[in-house]
Amino acid sequence: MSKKISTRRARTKQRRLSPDDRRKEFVAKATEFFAEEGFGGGTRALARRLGVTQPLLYRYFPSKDDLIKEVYRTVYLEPFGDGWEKLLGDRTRPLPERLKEFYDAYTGVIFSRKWLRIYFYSGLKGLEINRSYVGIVRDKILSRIIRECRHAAGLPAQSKPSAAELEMVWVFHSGIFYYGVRKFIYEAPVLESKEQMISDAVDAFLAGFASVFGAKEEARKAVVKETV
Amino acid sequence: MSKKISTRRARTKQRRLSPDDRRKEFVAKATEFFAEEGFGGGTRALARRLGVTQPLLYRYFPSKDDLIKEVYRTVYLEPFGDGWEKLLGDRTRPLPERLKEFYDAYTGVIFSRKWLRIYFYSGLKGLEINRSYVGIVRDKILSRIIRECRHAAGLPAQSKPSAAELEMVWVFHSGIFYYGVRKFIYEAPVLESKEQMISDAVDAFLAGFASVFGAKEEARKAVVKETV
DNA sequence: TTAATTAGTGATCGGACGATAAACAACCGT
DNA sequence: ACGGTTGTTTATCGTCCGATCACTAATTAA
Repeated sequence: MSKKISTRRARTKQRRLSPDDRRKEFVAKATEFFAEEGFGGGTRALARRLGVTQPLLYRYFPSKDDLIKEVYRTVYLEPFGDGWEKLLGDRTRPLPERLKEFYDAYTGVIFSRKWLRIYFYSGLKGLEINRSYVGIVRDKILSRIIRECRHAAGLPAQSKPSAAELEMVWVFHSGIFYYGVRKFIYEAPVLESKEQMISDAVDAFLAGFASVFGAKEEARKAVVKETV
Repeated sequence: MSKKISTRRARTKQRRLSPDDRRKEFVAKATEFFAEEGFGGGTRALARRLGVTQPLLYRYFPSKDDLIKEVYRTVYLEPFGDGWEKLLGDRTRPLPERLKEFYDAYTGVIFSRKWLRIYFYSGLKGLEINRSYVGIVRDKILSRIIRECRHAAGLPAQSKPSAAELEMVWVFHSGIFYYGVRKFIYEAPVLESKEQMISDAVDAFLAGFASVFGAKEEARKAVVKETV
């Protein structure tokens, strides 16, 4: 049980990976481990899963907290490329198509047991990185979606989305997001076809957005202004 | 620091509550404690917050786990009255009004830091009680909403909602739910008026539901059946 | 081959944890 | 006033945790 043959370099009796690869392997496996056990999981259990002894972790990471910070980094920084903003803003294609393609891609990255659990564990800790992630989603994705919706609905372009618009897009976005939560965290039965879920959600959202903000929006805004 | 005057029975120097009240007080305070610290929080810190010593907890609860189970029960069983089903099904009132009133009431119960955090901590543990809660929401609330939507849209009544309908209502429901998560767990800025958020979400949902399932639904169902 | 360097292990420390037992203090019926 | 009952504390046990140190084994450079 204590002797394992090396995965690579099979000729030597003892395994020996390059320091950098070893580090990355540790972080990757630690991510899976903490996703399952939570960040209260012990370093001994983690080391056992890595096939090494516990003190070795402290050669690669000064403390458990530092290891956890690296886990955060890999999880949170993994998904965001800049391709998504361009995709959403490509007005040569119809908006429903862009939204569906974006959410197919976005959920393809974040809909996994690992990602979602780490996300919630860190969220419950109230970590800075979690809040900044929420801010990025709002500024890079949701604001862009609103701009495109306004354009598609023939509404005048505004630099800043209104709070009500932003909230509505949050509700839409969160609804899709929670499909993954139900599937991978609650392990509840969900509609088999993620694509259909997204497609329906996008269609319903666009119809709803037009219905709420299309005609009466200007009137309501005026009313709100009067009351202030 | 170790001597506190009794909250009731002020004439005696030492506090002494009835055993049942004491128990309830412990469970209530423990709920707040675990909501903040997670269930990994220590019994010593909990006892300190209660103003008693740690072994006393073990006179009222056989183990920490039993205490936690009582916390679950109070949190999960607190909200559900049967008034909500009746409210949703009251066809003498317009559906948007019913939905808005229901979600105002429902979120009035679950939108608190305490409730939401306990909910997610137990969800991440994969507890039975959490899954059964999700099942209750689906069967008692979402199914009912679908029935009312079908009726309001003039669609034929069906005994069971389709998977796609159910999913769409889940997305709607989750969108509203996540408003509370953003506010109380991420502590992110949200639209000040919860009522407006709900109102917009309901209006958008109903417009979207009609648009997706209103006219073309029968046609799409036929297509799906052909491909199966 | 050998010396220096690096990767990995065994043993262990102080502290926090859940839980228990025995001593003590407050209450109640008599 | 008193003795039994019950609520509460003090002291402690065994275990697990994060972290450190001294040591061995593997690798590299000369």
